[in-house]
Amino acid sequence: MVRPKKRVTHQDVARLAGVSTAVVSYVINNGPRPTSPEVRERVLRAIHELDYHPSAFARGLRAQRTNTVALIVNDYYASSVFTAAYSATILTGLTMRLKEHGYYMLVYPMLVGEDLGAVDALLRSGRLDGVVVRLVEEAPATDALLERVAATQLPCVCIEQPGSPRFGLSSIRYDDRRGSYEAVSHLIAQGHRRIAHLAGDRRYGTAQSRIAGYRDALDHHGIAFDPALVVGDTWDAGRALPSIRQLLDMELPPTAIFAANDHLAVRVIEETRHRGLRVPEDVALFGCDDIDLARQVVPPLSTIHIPLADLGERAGDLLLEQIEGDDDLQPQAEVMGVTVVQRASA
Amino acid sequence: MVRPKKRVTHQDVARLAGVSTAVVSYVINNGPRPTSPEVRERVLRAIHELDYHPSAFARGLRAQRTNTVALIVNDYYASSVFTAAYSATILTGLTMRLKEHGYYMLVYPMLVGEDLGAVDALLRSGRLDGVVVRLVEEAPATDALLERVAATQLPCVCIEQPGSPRFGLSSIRYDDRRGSYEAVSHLIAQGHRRIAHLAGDRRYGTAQSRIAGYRDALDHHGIAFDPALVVGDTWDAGRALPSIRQLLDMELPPTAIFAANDHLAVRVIEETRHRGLRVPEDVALFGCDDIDLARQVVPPLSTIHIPLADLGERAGDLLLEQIEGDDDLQPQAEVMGVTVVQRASA
DNA sequence: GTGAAAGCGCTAACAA
DNA sequence: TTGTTAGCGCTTTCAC
Repeated sequence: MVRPKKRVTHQDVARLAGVSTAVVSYVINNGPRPTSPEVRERVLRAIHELDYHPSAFARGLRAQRTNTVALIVNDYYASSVFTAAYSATILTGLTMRLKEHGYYMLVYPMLVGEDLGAVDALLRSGRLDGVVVRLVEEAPATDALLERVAATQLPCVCIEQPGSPRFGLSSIRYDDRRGSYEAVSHLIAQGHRRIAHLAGDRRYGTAQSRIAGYRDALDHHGIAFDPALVVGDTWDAGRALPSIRQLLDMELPPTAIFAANDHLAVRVIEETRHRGLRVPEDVALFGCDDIDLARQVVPPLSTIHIPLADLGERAGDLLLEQIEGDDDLQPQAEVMGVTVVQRASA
Repeated sequence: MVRPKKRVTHQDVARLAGVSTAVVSYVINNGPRPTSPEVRERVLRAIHELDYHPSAFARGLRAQRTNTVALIVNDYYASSVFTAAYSATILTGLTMRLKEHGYYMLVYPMLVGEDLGAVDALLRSGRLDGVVVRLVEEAPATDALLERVAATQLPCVCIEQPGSPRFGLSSIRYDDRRGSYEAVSHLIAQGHRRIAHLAGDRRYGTAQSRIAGYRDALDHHGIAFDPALVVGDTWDAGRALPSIRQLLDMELPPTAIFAANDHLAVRVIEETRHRGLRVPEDVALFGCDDIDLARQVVPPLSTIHIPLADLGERAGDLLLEQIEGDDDLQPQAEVMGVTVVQRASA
């Protein structure tokens, strides 16, 4: 590559302004030492005139600050790393918050089981001020990755799953289990006793929490758990049909279904329609996530609202606190509440 | 922040291996000069033993290579920067491809109308080897941004919209207009004459292309264009209901609707259901984008398949060619084909 | 309030 | 084939 343009440097600015390079630095960084307003003005003018932009790398090398944060997105499928409403919304919240504070976001997709050498190289390359790790699973499956992160001593926030406490990392997640508990309790309050759960991919901590919340609700209301009523093992509505059929074909079909996400719930609506069943009269339906579509289908879907964008922003805040704040900050483990949204499907 | 661990450097490796720092560099970079296998082995062992990881910034500062590429995502709404299936899928394809080649992805959301100072600082900070710009609009609205990009001389690929030719930047997009033309032609072939278009947000080049393709098809088949049949100005199905009603409430309603994206089309299905209309008997329906949901709704949606992930990957390839390839590379302007997918809704 | 200069960790030109 | 060293552009300590 030809990159003919010569870089404008500190030196050039200093020369034009008739000051030393130190002063240029003081002006740019507002410190660490004061400058006279008059000199300051001269420097600023020179910067403007030369259209000077500091080199991030020279700066980072010297000052050990990079203004860059990585989001490491662990997932089982490359295709869902960013596309799940999930990751995308969190990414948006996080990126926007960090941008406000002058940080750049580097995204790093990481498939489960992938060799850790590459991510290690990133973590240890000195190009990051901090890192947000999205975990798909609970400990101990994610320990190997977190071990690497912890070893770097970089500020870190885990999202979705807390990660093993032994690493002492901050985390932020939402209360999935509680949300599921409430959704199912809601169905029970409506008189349902035979309630099925259409589960997500059970390798994900999220799927497990939703199953756990479902069971909590049954237990709490004295309803016997029937393993036959928990079916499915995918987040992908395109592959859920066999499980849905399994449920609707039962001799004694469930009167209500709690689906692990809204896409699955919508798929159920489509299949009931196919069969001439009515929602909620023949089958009541609860989704989870509160995606846009939930509001738009007929009947509008009762679901659980998860504050994903807030979660991203809050993760950003926690990380910034660590990066810019006190040394002796204790790791936080925040849990955000979720809200049951009742619409017409249950 | 305390970051107590002292960094392991080149020097340490050289010392332990009993060689000079130059040799360490040659080994790491496989050049530019040869090393004896024996020395090489010693160095590698020292690197491993010390768990040495080069500093990206020192390296970048010296070698003027950063292994980082930015994706600048221009959009009107913060909320849709990454969440639209669109951006997310392209992002995935692009990121994966670049990762394969050892490049990191920095994402930079940029709202339309936002001050260009910040993005300029990024572009000129020397932390990027190249940049992919996602344009929501055609020239000249995007010229100000592209002007900045072009001024940096950085390798660049524009996606979705070509950008003004005067900047000589490569671009890659898909043939939106052609796809729309074919979808509408398809409806015409089925005998429809009164065909409506539910348009997306017309500030986006994509919405404009889809309208243009719609008109092309009418023109080509000698059907008079009726402005009353083009309604809507949003991608957001949650806000499209008034436009949909406007169409269905017409005295002489359209017999077919071509929606600017699948979400809108699904919204139409839901509204027809509400009114007891049948799809496709009472209203035929064509979507656009071929999202997962299109296959799952009842009836399955006829739509236009857009190779978004491929587009992301191809953008990555084009960029890599520029970064690593010849100096006198001519700017490319690629257009990817799209495919009409006929299902049951039309 | 300001200048001179050391040095962050690396690559590659120059010497051998 | 290898060692020595200049210097990438910046921040900050030391000296004034």
